[in-house]
Amino acid sequence: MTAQHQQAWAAYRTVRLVLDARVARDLEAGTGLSMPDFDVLAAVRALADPPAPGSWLVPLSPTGPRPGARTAHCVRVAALADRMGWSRSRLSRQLGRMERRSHVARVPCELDGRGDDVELTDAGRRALDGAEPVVIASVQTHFTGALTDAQLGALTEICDALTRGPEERGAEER
Amino acid sequence: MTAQHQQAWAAYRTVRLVLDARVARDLEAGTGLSMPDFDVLAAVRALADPPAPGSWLVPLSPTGPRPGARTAHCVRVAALADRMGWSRSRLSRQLGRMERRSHVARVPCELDGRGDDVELTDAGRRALDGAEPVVIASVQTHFTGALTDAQLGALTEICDALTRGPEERGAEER
DNA sequence: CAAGATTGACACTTCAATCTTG
DNA sequence: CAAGATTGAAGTGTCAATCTTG
Repeated sequence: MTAQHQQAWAAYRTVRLVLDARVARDLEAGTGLSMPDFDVLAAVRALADPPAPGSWLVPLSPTGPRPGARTAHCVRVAALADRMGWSRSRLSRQLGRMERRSHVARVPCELDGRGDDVELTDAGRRALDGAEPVVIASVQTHFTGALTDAQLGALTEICDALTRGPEERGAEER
Repeated sequence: MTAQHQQAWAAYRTVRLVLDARVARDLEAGTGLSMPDFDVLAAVRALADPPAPGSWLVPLSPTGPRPGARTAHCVRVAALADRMGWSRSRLSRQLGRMERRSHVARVPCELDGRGDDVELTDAGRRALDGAEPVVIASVQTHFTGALTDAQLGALTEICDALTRGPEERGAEER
């Protein structure tokens, strides 16, 4: 491992340490929401009511929408977890906390009695609407505002390559 | 916020989600250590016995070593926390868990009775020695191996710019 | 009082085990 | 039995309060 490689890894780890904390801090201070709260709110709305492609503010699992997702109006917990790249357990617990705060509701799914659908409550929708500009401003301040457009393009490419992972890199071999 | 900016943010958030999980998984499977375990072991050794400059495998807080660090042979908890960019509380709890597993020991500091020094136990040293090659291999697989040298250089620059943050970007204005 | 460090309460996350329905 | 989802136990992390020593 060359010094350059070590340096890159350390730089990545450091940014991961500080950048998320800054945005989470802005969000928490401005709205009382945590990042996981915001991610779930945004993902539920996006799945229930698909936006223009490419306009997700939240992390997107490399796996596309799952086969049986039945994305229209019926947001299954597993579909949501898969789309977000979260474990079911993680999402289940997060939904529990958010249900206590009345930001989401779980209603029994009519098409499959084994589980529930997730819905935004009115309070959840309001919280999301209020949080979006805060997140956008914070990302602008701490992320996009710190980089040139060229750097943003390069970073996107780099992140995509890393996300793809070693398995999917067989042939292209660098 | 342009589509390009949103895309970059989403790509970053996704990579943060999957990359750390992959390395943590390799480390856990190969050694039974968690990433925080490894980070603390490596940071304690690095502070107690400073290595060649630039060869930190663990995240490095932008703040340099603190004034009263007394880095030689006497690793104060606060100095360790500052150097790692961790809160004292976080480090205190992590040290508690690692002390239970006998990877570190807290001994009362002779020069200042208010606190303890942290030391690696023999088991801790062995664990660190065993873990280092595992981490290096994993980073090679999931990180450096996925990128060209040019990309690694660009990424380092980008991360450094992000870490610096908006406060320290006053004059250079882009 | 100020600094070093820990603790209580709570939020977040994972793994394996569990319960329920198809 | 297989899939959807939750839960128990333990690790991880934060904030504010606390305790102790300088």
